[in-house]
Amino acid sequence: MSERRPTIDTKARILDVAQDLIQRHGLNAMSFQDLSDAVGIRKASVHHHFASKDVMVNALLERYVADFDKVVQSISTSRASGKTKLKRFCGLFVETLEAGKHEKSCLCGMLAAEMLSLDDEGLELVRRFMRRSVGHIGEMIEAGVNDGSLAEQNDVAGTAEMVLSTLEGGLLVARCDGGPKQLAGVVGRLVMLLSAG
Amino acid sequence: MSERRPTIDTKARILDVAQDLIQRHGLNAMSFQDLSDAVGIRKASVHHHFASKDVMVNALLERYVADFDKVVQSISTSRASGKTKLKRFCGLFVETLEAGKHEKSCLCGMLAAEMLSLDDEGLELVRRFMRRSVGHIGEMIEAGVNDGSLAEQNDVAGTAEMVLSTLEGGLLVARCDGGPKQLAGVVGRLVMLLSAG
DNA sequence: GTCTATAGCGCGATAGAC
DNA sequence: GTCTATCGCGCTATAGAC
Repeated sequence: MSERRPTIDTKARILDVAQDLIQRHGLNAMSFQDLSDAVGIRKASVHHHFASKDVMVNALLERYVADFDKVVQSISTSRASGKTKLKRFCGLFVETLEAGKHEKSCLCGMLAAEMLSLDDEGLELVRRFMRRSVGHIGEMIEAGVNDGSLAEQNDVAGTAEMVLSTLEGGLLVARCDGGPKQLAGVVGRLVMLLSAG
Repeated sequence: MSERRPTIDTKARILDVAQDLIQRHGLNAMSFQDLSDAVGIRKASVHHHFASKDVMVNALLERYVADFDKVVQSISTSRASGKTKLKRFCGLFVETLEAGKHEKSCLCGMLAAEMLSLDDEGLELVRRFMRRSVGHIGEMIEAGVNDGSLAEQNDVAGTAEMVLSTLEGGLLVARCDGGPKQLAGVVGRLVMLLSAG
């Protein structure tokens, strides 16, 4: 493996901590003081990297949407069936709930709930995540229809919106009560309903 | 109708405003100052009715869960088919998104996102809402299976969890991007997938 | 039950030294 | 790039008069 630098990029470390805190506590329950405590620098140093909270969360959203896109691309371009791709996509949501990941929510799901606390740019980025996710899901469903693993759909985009809704809501509900096993069950049932045969 | 009192119960008016603010902005974006401004009394007077924010939100949750139960009972005890009951239940979620209702979210959906900001009692009340909702949905699905309007389900409780997830997530996603028409479409598709035939 | 006044704290943000 | 120090504000909550 590559040599490890003694200190990795501070900006990235701040975003890492911010993402974790927002996914668990929400944007309005997270402060620059929390960031500075977790990263190990002073509050003013956080402000050196991100002039304001809006700037910080928008940078985080840019990174998150780009990262998510990359992961989804690796699923989309695999040789698996459409149904398997859809299952893997859903698995990304189930994973965040697992114990080792601190029972986190979806970053954009959390920020969608707190959307009135975002500026215009942040809101647009959350909307972009939603639209891209619906697009990705729609492509996987079409692949599944074509390879025979999923049932015919008269409105693929509408079905994709339903799948994203179930994933975001499943995360929200199961994190509060039910846990990862419940979410896995919900996802399994959803995929079953969309399956061929 | 009954005579109107010049000033209705202040406690109830505070809860009305709190519910509206939390459904739109979230718990952590709402302050006692916001409440006092909207109700037209001073901040200290709000504290006279509710000693702390936790006490206030828990009282709100008690009222909300009870109100929701009443509305659901009126749906459950009607002579409609199970499918129609389920549609009406889903309609409660679609309604909150409509323009006249200020594009609100579900109170317990919002508080589920911010669950780490609740005390033990508040968290338990949100969980109670989720469990009761799953219970209500399950009863409607069973009614629908028995009267032939909905398809047979091998795990009614699991399906009910999926329906609640889709409703909560549909509200979250559509409020952020898509609007009430998208949510209505998602709900229609969900009911269609569960229908007989 | 509502008010004025204030305590005590944490927040986002800035200035300026090193 | 990190630090100390501070500003100005809003927050939850309380004390005590009317």
